[in-house]
Amino acid sequence: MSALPGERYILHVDADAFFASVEQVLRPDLQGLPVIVSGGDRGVVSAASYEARRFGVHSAMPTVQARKLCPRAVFLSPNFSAYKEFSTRMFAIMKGYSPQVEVTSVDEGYVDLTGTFRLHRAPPWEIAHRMLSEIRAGLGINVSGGIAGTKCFAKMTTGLAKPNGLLYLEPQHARIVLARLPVESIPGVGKKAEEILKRRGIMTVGDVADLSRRRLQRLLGKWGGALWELATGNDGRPVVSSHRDPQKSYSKEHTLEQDSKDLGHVWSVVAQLTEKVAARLRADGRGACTVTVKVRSADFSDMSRSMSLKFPTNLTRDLLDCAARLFRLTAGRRFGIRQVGVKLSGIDVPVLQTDLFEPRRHIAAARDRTVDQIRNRFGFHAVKILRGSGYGQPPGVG
DNA sequence: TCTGGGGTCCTAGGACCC
DNA sequence: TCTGGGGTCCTAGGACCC
Repeated sequence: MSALPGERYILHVDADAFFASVEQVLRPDLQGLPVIVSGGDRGVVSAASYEARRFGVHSAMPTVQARKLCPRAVFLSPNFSAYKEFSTRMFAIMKGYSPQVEVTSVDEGYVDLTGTFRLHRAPPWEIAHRMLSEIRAGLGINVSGGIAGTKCFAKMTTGLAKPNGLLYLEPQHARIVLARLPVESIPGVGKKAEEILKRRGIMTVGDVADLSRRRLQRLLGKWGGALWELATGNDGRPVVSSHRDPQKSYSKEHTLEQDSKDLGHVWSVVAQLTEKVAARLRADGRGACTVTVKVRSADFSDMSRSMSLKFPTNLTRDLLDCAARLFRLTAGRRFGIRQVGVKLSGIDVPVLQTDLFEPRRHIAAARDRTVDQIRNRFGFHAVKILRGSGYGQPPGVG
C-alpha cells in the first residue's frame, strides 16, 4: 500500500478538556467528578471536564454562570507549569512517529503522516491509532484525532471524533461529511463572519464551497479568499515542524477585583504589569520599541494608547516611563476601570548605543538584573519599586 | 449569562518621504 | 482652480484562536 501521488495524510491531534484532564491525573480523587478550571469569579472557564459539560458548562463561559449550572463542581485555578509539562510529553510521543510535527498550541498540533507508508510499513490511520494510544497510556488523558487531506479538514474531522476518538475521512467522503457542518465549524470563522454569512443564507461549509471566490471576497475581504480555499479543500498549507516564528509581542493583562475610578491604585497595577512583562523580555534577551497600554472600562469599551521609541529597550525605567505617559492619555472616562493591560511589541535585539552617552543606563540595567534575580528566587513582592525613585511616576490625573 | 489572558493577523487613516 | 502617486511607518481598533 502506498500514498497516491499528491495525496496528503494530515493528522490533527487535540487533547480533550486538557487543563481539567491534567488536574484529574494529578489528583485521582477528582476522577469522575465535574472539574472546572477558571481564572476567578470575574473571569471565564478555561476548561471543563466532561462530567461538568453534562451540566451545560463549557469553556469561555463566565465563571459565575458555570457556578450556577454546576454548583457542586470542583473549581480550580490554572496550573500552567503542569499543563506545559504534559504538553511537552504529548508532543515528544508524537515526534516519535513522524519528524513532521507542528505545535499549534499547548494541547493541539498537526502531524504529516504522508510518508508513513514508507517509514512504518503501515497506513496512516494505523500509525495515528498507535500514537493516540501511547499518549492515553503514557499521560492518562484522553485525546482525539482527525485525519484528512488538508490541515483545515483534519481539524474539523477531530471535532467529529471527540471525545477520545480517531476518525479518518477519505477525500471524497470528507467533502460530503464536512459540507453538512455549520459555517462556524471552519477554523477562523467566528461570531462576526458567521453572522455575515448566515444573514445571506450561507449556513453550511457546503454553502461556502458552492459560492464563487469573488463573492466571498466581497463579503469578507481578503479573508474571504482564504476561507474559500479552506472550504473547498484547497488548503495547501504544509505542516511546519521547524521552530516557531520568534515571538512578536509580550503582554500582560489584569482584571481588577472591582471596577475602580481610583487612578492612583489602577496605575500601581499597570506599573506592576509593566515590570513583569519587562522581566520576561529581559529573560529572553530581547527589547521592544512599542509600548501599548490598554484600559477596559466597566461598560466593556476598550481604549488603547501606544507609542514607539527609536531603539528597542528592555529597561524597566524606559518602559515604565512610557506606560505612565500612555496611562495618563487614557484618563477622563465616565465609567470605572475593569481591566488594564500592557503590551510590548516591535520586538528586536535591545540596542545599547545610547550607553556611550548615558552611563546611568548601565546602572539602570544592573538594577534590573539584580531585581530579576531577587524576584526569581523570592517572588515578585520581594522587591518594591517606590514611586518617585527615578521611574514609575504617578499618573498625575484624577 | 455577563463576559480572562496569552497571543496572531488584518484594516484603515494619517504622516512623511521621494 | 486644482492640486500625483507609491512606499513605509505609526497608531487605534477589531476579529479570531486556545
